[in-house]
Amino acid sequence: MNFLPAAISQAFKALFDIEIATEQIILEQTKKEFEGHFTLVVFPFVRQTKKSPEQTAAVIGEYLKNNYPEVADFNVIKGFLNIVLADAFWLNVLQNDIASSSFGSVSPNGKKVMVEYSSPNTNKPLHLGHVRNNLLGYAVAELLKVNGYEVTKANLVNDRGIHICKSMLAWQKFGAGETPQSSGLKGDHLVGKYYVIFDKEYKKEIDALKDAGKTEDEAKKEAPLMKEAQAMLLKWEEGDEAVISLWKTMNGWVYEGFDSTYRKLGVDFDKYYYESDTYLLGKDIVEEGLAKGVFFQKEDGSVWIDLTNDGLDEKLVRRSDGTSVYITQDLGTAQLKYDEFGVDKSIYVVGNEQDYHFKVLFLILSKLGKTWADGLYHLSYGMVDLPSGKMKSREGTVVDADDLIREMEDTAREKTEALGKVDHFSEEEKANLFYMIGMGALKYFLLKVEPKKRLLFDPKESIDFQGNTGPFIQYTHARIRSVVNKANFNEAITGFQDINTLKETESELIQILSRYPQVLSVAARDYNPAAIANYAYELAKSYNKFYQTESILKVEEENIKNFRLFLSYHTALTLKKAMRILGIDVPERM
RNA sequence: GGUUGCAUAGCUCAGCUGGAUAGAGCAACUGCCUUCUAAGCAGUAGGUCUUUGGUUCGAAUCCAAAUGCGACCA
Repeated sequence: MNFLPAAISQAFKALFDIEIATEQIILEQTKKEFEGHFTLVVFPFVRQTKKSPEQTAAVIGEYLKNNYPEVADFNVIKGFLNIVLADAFWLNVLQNDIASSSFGSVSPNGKKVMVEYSSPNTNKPLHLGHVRNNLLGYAVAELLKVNGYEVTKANLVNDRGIHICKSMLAWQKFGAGETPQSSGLKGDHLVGKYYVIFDKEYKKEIDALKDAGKTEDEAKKEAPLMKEAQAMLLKWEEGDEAVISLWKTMNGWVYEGFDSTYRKLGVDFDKYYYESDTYLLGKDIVEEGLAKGVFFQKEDGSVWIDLTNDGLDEKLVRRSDGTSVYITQDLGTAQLKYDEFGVDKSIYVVGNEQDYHFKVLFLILSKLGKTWADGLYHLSYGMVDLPSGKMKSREGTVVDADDLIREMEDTAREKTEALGKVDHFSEEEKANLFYMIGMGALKYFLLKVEPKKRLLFDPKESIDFQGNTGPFIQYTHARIRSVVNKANFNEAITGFQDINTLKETESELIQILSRYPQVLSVAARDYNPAAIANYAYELAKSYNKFYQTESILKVEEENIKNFRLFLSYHTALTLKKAMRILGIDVPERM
């Protein structure tokens, strides 16, 4: 779309007889204080041009102006060449690029990518940390889709292990047959409740044992409840019918609960993996590693890999009793994913507390000679902290996902009704709108921050609805749609060919619109949905400025009116597309 | 102890591969709704980009060290 790098390369050749590849010519947005659209910093080239920065910039500017009609003017300040493009150029960009049906998506690149996210434990309900994970995973998957990838969203459910047995045991002992139906509790919350009860009772036993003279460690090991839970896990692994049946029942409750939360969050999955199916995987990889001499065996029979040359430690991959460790099944699952889907890239959306784990995992696969190991990527994100510090489910300081969603809807209702603009909406319309706005606020709040940064959430200060927020962008969309609908505008109206000058707010808006494809590709490269969020905000802000300065429906000249409607229409469309990547819907009215 | 991430306005955050006088929002203060949706717009005020050194024509950005916060490994 932008002809400038090639033109400038041509200028260097014609004026100084030097070859500079177009890729080396980097143009920046001209800063607001200066006149111009793009800026070429000439410092890097003055050694070759053998002229001062000012002179170099001046002759290039002159050359461009004389040879390219799109270049309307230029100015030089120190070593900065500011290039002013003609209004006709921007109009052309709007009509040919921005208005094309393919704007904002890339044609398929034939590459497959798997995004694994969410990956919950089935012993307690989802909390705010999971919400960040889910939204991030979903957004990254959507981001890769519009960038031409074939995406499979996967969820690896941790549905077995001692923690599940704790819930099961507590329910058996203290549950008195309680079910989601009998208690009215959502399934995942019901199971979570018994996980907490286990912990409470377990602590009592520990205290009792300590009073009887045991040390803390001894007490933890010898507490009857813990012993029972471990016995239960063994029975589970042996396939004991009663245990398996209880496990199935309670997991069923949890999945019903999760599904409802996922639906509310608007996230989905193409493929589920369950650890109860995959926990034995990876054993053959251990054998493979031994055969290849990548792993080694210690005297007690345990199997290790030595990563000390890579700045890491020795890592256990199989215990001396022949059982697997956590990373063993991850090795196996990675292989399984590749075998099943033949993915070029595999992205793990997992919190940064597992940075080390994934480093080790990827390194082992690479040492085993798996060619696909290069395509593995750990999308590591920071924890969500409260003002009081880390969320701890045992201390009851977690922000529950379902509560949070409900609160967001309530807040959206309050704020919207206070403005009095939706009184004539039907109840159903209102409910949809409050949900859309509440979730818009929440999702934008969590996604506008770069993933690797930790996030502070203060439950006392509710999430904003003004300024750099989801509702602001939703509002801008609704505002545009209102105008466009009022004018019965349709896409085919382009009767403004005779327009040749633009207002400043108009050309600024077109410029920002024209950057969208580049924003998409950078965001995808960095796996960073925050870049999309910040772009959408910038676009909405720019539109509001335009909206406030120029009138649209009231202008008498039909061609200007049509042009402004056309511009408005495509702004709304781009806002909608960008927000959709973040999983945020935008309303027609609000 | 080792490894690793982060540090920008009172608060929450942008700042693309080094470029001009470091930008937004919230909070505070001033204006703008008989005109297309004021969840908006315009403006005022708010900064030693944690510190020190280095690389360079040029550093919030790259390198090194220190400090603080977090995570992981032991």
